[in-house]
Amino acid sequence: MDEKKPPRKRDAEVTKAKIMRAAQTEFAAKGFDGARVDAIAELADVNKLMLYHYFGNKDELFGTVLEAVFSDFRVHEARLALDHLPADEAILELVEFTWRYYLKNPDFIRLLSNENLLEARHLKQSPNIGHINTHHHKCMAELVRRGIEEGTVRADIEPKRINICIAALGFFYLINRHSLSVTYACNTTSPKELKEHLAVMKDIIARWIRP
Amino acid sequence: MDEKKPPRKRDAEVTKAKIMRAAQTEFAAKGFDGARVDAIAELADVNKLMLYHYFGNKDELFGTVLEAVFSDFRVHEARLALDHLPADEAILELVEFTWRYYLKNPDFIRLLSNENLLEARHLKQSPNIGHINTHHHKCMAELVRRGIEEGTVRADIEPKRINICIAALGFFYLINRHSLSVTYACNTTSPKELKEHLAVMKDIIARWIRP
DNA sequence: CTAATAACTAACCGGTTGGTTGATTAGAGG
DNA sequence: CCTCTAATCAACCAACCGGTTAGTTATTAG
Repeated sequence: MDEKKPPRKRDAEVTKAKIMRAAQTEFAAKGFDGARVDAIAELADVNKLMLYHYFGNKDELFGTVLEAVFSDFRVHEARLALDHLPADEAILELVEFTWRYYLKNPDFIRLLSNENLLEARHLKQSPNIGHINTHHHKCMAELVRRGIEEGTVRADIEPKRINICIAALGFFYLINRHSLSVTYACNTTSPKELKEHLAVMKDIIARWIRP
Repeated sequence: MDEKKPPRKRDAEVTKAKIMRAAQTEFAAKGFDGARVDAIAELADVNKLMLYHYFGNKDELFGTVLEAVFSDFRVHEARLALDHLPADEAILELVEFTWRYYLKNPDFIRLLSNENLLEARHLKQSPNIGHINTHHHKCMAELVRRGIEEGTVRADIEPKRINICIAALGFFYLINRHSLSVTYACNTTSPKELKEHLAVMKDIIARWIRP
């Protein structure tokens, strides 16, 4: 797997990677039904057949992209060094990480939002999705356990719900910022508003988990 | 406007209503790009041209449906009798109302989620959207004002943010329940889980707004 | 009754879409 | 140098899709 890689004009891995990148961009921008296979091929600078050759069809390509993007999120989350922090502070650190990741990776929330409108039909077929999330589950469970021990976290909240609510507060704000801007006649995407929303999220979670 | 209505075989209002209902169903089920104009016409049991005759094109039809659905949400919200409740309890009543409305009207959250993936391009063109939301804004502003007076609500939270976070906690959970079920290997839509999430939302908001 | 108009219809159109065919070529192993 | 396989391509296709044309019928005002 790790042998020498002489530069090849025909390189399956490079072609696959180009298709994945182009597909991520197109799917995130236009949604599954709005995305055009021809547009992906052109953006990837690859013949359209390559896309069917390596990924089967439009659905499988979407599923592969989604899994990759989801996995990347969890990989970054797993890299956080939370052990040296008090558990309650570590949870707030997770709030901040999640928020920053969403902000830096707008494709992620758009692809996931799209997938949910499709009732997660691609994720449901992914055999890796369980493994991708194992650390995510263990991490919060351990933080809550330690937080109870340290006396800074309530014992009557399921770890799962903390994860969901952290995601909810950040994800909803960013994915719906366009209609929020219209509804509340403000610029939800200005640095000031973004900063304030992060502060609000941390405040909400902090007060919620406190015993 | 309110003259006698003899039963007509050709009735513009009935036809428009049939198209609106069919369009709401199709757009909510398939999304804007996934929805088919022919399917809407067939579901409405109406010739396709009627749809272009009364609504212009697919985009305008979507915009009209979205505005109607959004308006209905605000109309129901405005009907709540909150004046006789203490302000903090009234806010929790709003949490419960929002949750129940989302649950009863799955089309609403799907259409709105779709619209946001389209960057709210239809809502941005609606001249009525401001008027539709006026009561919504005034209602929470008044509750917070009264809550501060009654000593049950913090003075350092903008009313707008309470509305946004109430929406966030409920909307995210329901619209993303399919990927949440996969991620957390549970049935997010079971009556038990739904009931527990409502309790969690109320707990979160209650602790957040308390001085 | 009649003319004007609003409600409605069938058939059609040009461009697009996901997916395929059949052939060509570069590179690795022997 | 030769062969076999995997990588690549141009051209193509049938179904579909949003939107239109040209014309018919019901309703009603006068």
